[in-house]
Parts: sequence; C-alpha cells; structure tokens
Amino acid sequence: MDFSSWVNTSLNLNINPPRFHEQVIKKEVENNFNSLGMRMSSSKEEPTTAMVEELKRVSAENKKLTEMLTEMCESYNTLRSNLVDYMRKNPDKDQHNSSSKRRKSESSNNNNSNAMVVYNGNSESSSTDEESCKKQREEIIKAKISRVYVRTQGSDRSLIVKDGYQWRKYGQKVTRDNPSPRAYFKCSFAPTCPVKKKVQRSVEDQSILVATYEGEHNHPHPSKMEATSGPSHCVTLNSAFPNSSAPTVTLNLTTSKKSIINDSKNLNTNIVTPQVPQNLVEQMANSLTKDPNFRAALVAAISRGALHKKQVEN
DNA sequence: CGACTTTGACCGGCGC
DNA sequence: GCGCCGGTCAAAGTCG
Repeated sequence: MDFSSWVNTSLNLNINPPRFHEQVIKKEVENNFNSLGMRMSSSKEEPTTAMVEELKRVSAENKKLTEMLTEMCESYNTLRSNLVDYMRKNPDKDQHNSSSKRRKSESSNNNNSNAMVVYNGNSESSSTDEESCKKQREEIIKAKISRVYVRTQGSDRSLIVKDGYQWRKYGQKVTRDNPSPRAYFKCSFAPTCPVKKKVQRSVEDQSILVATYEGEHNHPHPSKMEATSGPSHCVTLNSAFPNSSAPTVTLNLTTSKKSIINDSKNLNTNIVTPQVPQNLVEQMANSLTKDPNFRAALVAAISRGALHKKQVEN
C-alpha cells in the first residue's frame, strides 16, 4: 500500500500551464548555464568550481533527503497496513459505541478504499435494468463521499467551511448522536451541480467542524476561474478533489494551532491526533520530491541563485 | 428587490 | 402499522 499514491499532496506551484512553464524553466536554466559558461571561459575558474562543488553537494543532499523521506514513508505505510490488519481482525473494538445502523453502514462506506467497485458489486441482480442503473448512479454518488475536518476559532460558532465553492444552505437539523446542529448545503455555483455538503461540529471537540461532501462537482473550481476569490481560510491541497474520488488533505489556516488534516480513506477516524501533521509533512515532502514541476522550479531557483551569486562576485 | 438564511413541516427509510 | 430519525422543502425573515 503506497500511501503517497492515494494522497495527492502535490502543490500547484503556480505553474500554468505546466508544460509551457517547464519549457520556460528549462530555457531559463539553459540560458543561465550558457551565460555562466560564457563567463566561465572569460573569467576566473575558482568560483565556478566552487559552484559546481556546491551544486554537487546540494544534489547529494537532495538525494539523501529523498531517500530518507522514502524510507519514512515506507515505514509509515508498513505501520499503517499493520494497523488496518489489526482493525480488521478486531472489528468489535472499533465499534464500541453501538449507535444506529445508519452509522454502521456509513462507516462501512467509509472504510471502502474502493467503494465504487464494492457498491457496484452489491447492486441487486433481481431489480430491473432501469432500477439498477438508477441505484448504481445513486451508489456512485454515495461512494463519492469525503470528509474534511477544520479547526475553527473557539468563539466561532458558525457552521461555515470555506473551501472555495459557493454553497446555499437549505436546512439545519439537530441529530441524535450530536447535540450541535447539522447544516445542509448545496453547491450553488452551478445550478445543475449535484454536490451536497453537511457540516457539523465534532462530538469530541466542538472547535472542529466536520464537513461531509457527497457527489462530485460538474464544473471547475471557482478559484481556478477567479484566482483571487477573497480570503479562503481552508486550503484543499488536492485541487482535483471535487471531481475525483481521490482523497483530500485539507489544511486549516484560520488558527496558529496544529492543522487538522483528513484523508477520506479514513473517514471513521474521528480523533484528531497531534502526530497527524507530522504525516502530512512526510506526505508533502515525498510528493514534492516526486513532483517534476517542483524539481524544475528548484533547479531554476538554484541556477538563478548561483547566477546571482556569480554576478555579485563579479 | 433579489439573494441568502432560518426554521417548522413534510417525506421516506428503517426497526420494532 | 407505528414511531423515530435524517434529509429536504418552502414560506417567512433578514440583509445588502
């Protein structure tokens, strides 16, 4: 189980469009090296060799860090799979609170790392084609459920989770298992968008908002259409989240407290533990080292820095 | 005045 | 069949 493969923590480093930018960076690096080469031939060689040494050192360090990160991720994945195995072998311990059946089915949905396939497998063969199609469609929508945890200010009692989309509240209800009300939202950015969102405060920690997303957006993310759409406090790292069943990692930037992260494969993990951000760091670092855009940007930055150093020296 | 929120009523699924 | 519960509707209220 490769954790990094299902948690996309790659950062969009403002590289638009990526291919074009890659080419620009490549050219820029080439130009930088060419200009360096020109100067190399014309001026003293010592700073150049020092620079080459520095570059070698940096790349060696980078390699070492990459290896360390890979190692860390591997051990994390091993631990994680052990935990999953343990949970599977001791399912009763996981369900110590015997709440309603709905909850059970919900958690079973959430535990499915490949929920769509499982749902399709469950569809009844006795029903008519039309019914089964309808059922499957509903099940697919149900399968596209993700949950995001957002820590809010203690004084903030609103049930608003800023994720960049436009939501219209259409209901609020106090549920049995949680004294705080649950708010129901529909995506109002596109009239035909089927996505719904439920927001409720966590039972364990009232300062944590639990936003449950159902379905997928049939329109682009508003923030992509309108780059600066006001102060959004909640950052969804996986920008593709709404249009895919891929999990989401969300950072809450509203407070200086430890960020709350979520991965939708772990929807029944209600307890937000302090060590989780550590994992996030690992995932992000791992993703960054694998991200060609980041690498290209890094190379460009290093070469630019080297060029600048050279110019200062001259 | 239009867009959005609030809130009580209503509906459907599920268990007993 | 009845009651409970979560989800949705829609009229009324609020706000800019």
